[in-house]
Amino acid sequence: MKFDRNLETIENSAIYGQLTLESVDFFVRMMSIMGLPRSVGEIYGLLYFSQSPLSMDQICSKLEISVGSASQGLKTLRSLKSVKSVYISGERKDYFQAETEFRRLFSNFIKEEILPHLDSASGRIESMEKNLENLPTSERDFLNIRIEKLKRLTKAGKKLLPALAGLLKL
Amino acid sequence: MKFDRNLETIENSAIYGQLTLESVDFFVRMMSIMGLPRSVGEIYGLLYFSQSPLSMDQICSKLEISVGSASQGLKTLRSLKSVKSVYISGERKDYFQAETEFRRLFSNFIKEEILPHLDSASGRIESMEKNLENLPTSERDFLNIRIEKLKRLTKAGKKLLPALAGLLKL
DNA sequence: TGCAGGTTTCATTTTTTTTTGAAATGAATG
DNA sequence: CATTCATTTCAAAAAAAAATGAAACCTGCA
Repeated sequence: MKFDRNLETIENSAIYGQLTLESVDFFVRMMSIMGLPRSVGEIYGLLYFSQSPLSMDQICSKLEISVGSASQGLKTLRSLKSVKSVYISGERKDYFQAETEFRRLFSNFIKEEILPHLDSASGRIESMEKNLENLPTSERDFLNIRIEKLKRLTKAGKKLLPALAGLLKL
Repeated sequence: MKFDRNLETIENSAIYGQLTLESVDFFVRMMSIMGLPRSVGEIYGLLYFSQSPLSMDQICSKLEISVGSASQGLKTLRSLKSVKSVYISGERKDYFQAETEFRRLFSNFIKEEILPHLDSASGRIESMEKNLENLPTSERDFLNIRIEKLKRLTKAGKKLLPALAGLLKL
């Protein structure tokens, strides 16, 4: 995996402190573990260490990413509730600020990106059980045990994962 | 995301039950959430519902994947301790069997794929703190709070994630 | 030691994901 | 209500990840 695409350019743009650079890198890695594109990590990393809210064009120019990426990335971050819009009087643009409660970020991530998969998994397991009926008894026991295991796994996942974010006492 | 690349072909190969088909799909999804390539999910899904251990060429032909993929996928699965080799007397090939304790799979996954990132994150945070010293006091307080948050996050991650697998009582 | 079956490696190709940028859409302002 | 600035969308391009398959590499055996 590559995490340092534009770092040099950003640095040279001289708007940036080393700190923002490291923040961007930090969150690019983190988001990448969560399967989110690097632009999302970049934007969050930038906002995380910014005292004042930033507009989309500021984000684009500081990170040297396209408007499309910025718009898309902000959309993702908004859906995870990890960025909020700030309205600045007399300004037409939207300004964005990082929501720094990681707990919320993770809980939304789990809710949006993981639980739907677990739900569809449940459906798939049900359909496995239906198939089982057509199979010779000799194999049934073995297969049943395996299916039961899958059931317990998805059930545990559905319980454990949402609880996980709650354990984050930061 | 696409999860159904070869399903039709596999089905038509008529070696397969619907059940294996669904197992493959189940684990392809699961592994994909964990950021692992589909071949890994396919192989595990195949082995999970197989009563007898399978050799690499059986895996290749049943899933219609290349030897390279199979070898690579099995390597990954071995490193996660979710597949074990079985030696069959008089046979030169290796045979593989699914290790069905998910707890181990997850705990190895966390240990191998997540914790290293958290460790490198700690390094990055230290370097942030060094940078802080060169910045005007006016900004220090704000930045310090943010850095502290990151510290707590990584610390919590290092504690919580390894504990997570332990909670899986299946 | 040389051979044969089996596995791994890795350069290349294919597939998938992400980014780009221009056009479409939206929204505030005069 | 037309204009202008801002944002979103989406087809095409670029980048990244995964799969392929042939060559290299083992490893046991004659």
